[in-house]
Amino acid sequence: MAGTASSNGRETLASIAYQKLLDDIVGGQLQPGSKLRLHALTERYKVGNSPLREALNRLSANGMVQREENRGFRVSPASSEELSELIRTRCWLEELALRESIRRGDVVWEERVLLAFHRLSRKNRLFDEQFIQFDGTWEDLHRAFHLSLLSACNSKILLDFCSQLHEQTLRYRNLSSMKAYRERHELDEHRAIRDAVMDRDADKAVELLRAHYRVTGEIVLASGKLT
Amino acid sequence: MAGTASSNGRETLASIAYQKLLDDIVGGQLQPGSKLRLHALTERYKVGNSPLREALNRLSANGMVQREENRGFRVSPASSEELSELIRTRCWLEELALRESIRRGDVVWEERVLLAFHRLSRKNRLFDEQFIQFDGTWEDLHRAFHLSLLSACNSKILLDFCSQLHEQTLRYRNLSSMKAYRERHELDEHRAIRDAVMDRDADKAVELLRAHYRVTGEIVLASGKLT
DNA sequence: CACGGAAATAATTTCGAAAACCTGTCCACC
DNA sequence: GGTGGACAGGTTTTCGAAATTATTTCCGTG
Repeated sequence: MAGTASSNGRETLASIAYQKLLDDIVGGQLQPGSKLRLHALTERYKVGNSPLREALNRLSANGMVQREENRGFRVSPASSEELSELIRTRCWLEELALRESIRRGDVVWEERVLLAFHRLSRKNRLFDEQFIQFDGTWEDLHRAFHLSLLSACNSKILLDFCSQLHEQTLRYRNLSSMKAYRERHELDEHRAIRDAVMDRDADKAVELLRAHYRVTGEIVLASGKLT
Repeated sequence: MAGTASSNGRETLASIAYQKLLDDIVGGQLQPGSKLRLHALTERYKVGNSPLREALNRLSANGMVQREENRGFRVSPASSEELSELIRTRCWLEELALRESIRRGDVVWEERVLLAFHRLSRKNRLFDEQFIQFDGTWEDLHRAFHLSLLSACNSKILLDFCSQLHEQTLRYRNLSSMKAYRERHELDEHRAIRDAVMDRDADKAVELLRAHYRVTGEIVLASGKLT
């Protein structure tokens, strides 16, 4: 995700806690708005007080948890208003990044996109054939594909922002359980986006991408699990 | 800045440290790339180990400091490449937010812009008349003016991103000492932007805003204090 | 019965020191 | 002369407990 973390030698407890917390928040194991009591978390993740607090402070800085002075932390609440705002903003920023990528992307970029799509689709087929569940790996490949599309925009900062928005919307998707839809249609949508990108058809690619996000958003909204 | 901090009762030591650190990094008292040794900082800010670490972790999540596992923190380095990227990205995002604000802003928004400009220009005149230095207050009013322009974009997320970029570029401006230029021209530029905005002339407002940022960037680049 | 305030409880925040880690130095050895 | 491995000093990271702050409970009063 965003932030700056050069993973050098051994990983630090704070970073482990950060990753686990992020996974559990994005994965929906920790409900939106729920209180994050330090003592409970130390037992849950088997890490001490200090590393946990450091992890929570990092998360509070990129909006995954809220912090109230002297009252601790809670998972950021989820609302349909925020989801709308999230999708709207994501469409804006990714349109920007995608147009810029298409405009200045080179052959290496094209190959990155192609490869990322290939890996994702291969994983998809495995699901179809073997009826195994979507797991973390699929999400990683999915994220990698979407970021590859934008990766030639020549602004790491913008990419980080898009990455943050991806993570936030992923949380909403996981809150509603929309796995069924994804198995059915998402692969086709991704392929269409890839094709438009490879054709350097910016208008079409942007339109497909925006539709991709809008549809996803509406399904989540329609699931009725948000206030 | 970004992040989520409901300031409720008494302020926490970690938040105080966060604010002071941010001020010193943005203000240039802490040199880009310099190592942030815990012991030195505890003496400098008169706070203990833990609150300091929490502050640093927050700052690492929004890019003001870098973190290397088991090797501590350092102020994010500053380079002309990053400044270019910063300005480029800022132009993109603020164009977006400004166009959206002009499109959907209501009367209340117009009044916010007008008021913010008034306060800023009043402060400017005080400087001219009394030869006192730019201080923190001016920066606050300046930030408030720029954010007011974008404040009707209907996306708090986008506003937070713009706010982050503002802070980052402010650091670069403070690294080079470009006070002279600002006293001379910036007020006129701000007035022109305000007028274009009040006329709802999006193209003109965007062009002025982008020029405003580009010129500022070039002055900083020309100051030759970056690698 | 509602209201307000003091004590008790529970949570967060902070401190001081121990543990783990990185870095450079010195010396034996090839 | 160069290499590598143990050692020493300094730094970061983590722990356990103390200090501080919020929350609940309980009781007397209006």
